[in-house]
Amino acid sequence: QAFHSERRYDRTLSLFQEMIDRKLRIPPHAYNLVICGLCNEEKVNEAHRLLDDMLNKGYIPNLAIYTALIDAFFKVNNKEQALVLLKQVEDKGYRLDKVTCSTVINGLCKVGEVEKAKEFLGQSRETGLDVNAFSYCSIIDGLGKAGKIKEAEEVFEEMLERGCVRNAHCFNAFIDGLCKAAEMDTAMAVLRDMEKEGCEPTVYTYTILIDGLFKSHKSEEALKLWDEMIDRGITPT
RNA sequence: GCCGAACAUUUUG
Repeated sequence: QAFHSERRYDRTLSLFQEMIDRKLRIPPHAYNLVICGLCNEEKVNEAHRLLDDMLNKGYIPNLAIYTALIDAFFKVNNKEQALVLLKQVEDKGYRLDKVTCSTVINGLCKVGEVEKAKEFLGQSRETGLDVNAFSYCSIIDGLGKAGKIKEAEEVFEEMLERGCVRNAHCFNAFIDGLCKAAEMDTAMAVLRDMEKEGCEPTVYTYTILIDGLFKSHKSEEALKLWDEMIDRGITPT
């Protein structure tokens, strides 16, 4: 547990191996920790095998484990397996929660299936699931990276209509889309909206904008923003 | 309640 909390997954794993070697009985929670560790190291297939082990022993994996695996499959670009697991989870009668929902949405966006992600968001909302800022943020980010600024803006506005508070992640994702589309004036305007809405810009916000300004050959403005950032006590990473 | 999810710069040297 301690190794896991410190993200020392290699140590978690070797202890786990030791338990197996000594033929100790492995409690479900040990599986949870090791599966998460393997997922974080992109050893998805090993993680998936351990999930099967659990099932064979009659243990019931919780939703968090399935979510970690779905996320990991998306991160190694294996959309098919991710969706197979999602279907299994649904078939087993688990009630999806907001974390699983946003994991699926983020995964779909990252593999370039933003439209499917939007569909999933719509379905989730209809089934009464909380769709939170995480989910919207992934979609805004995905649309922005695909150059679909207009659509990104629509989703960004939709958040307000649906009463979902827009945090810095959402603003940053939207501003990033604008910068990548070289719409620097709008991007700067959104920065000011952000402040008006009471949302504090972060290092990410400034990095995104400064990078965009330089790439649009607006060095003076970029340097001005840099100073503004420093004045606010925000340190570049 | 806990565990599981989102944004930038760089990324073989």
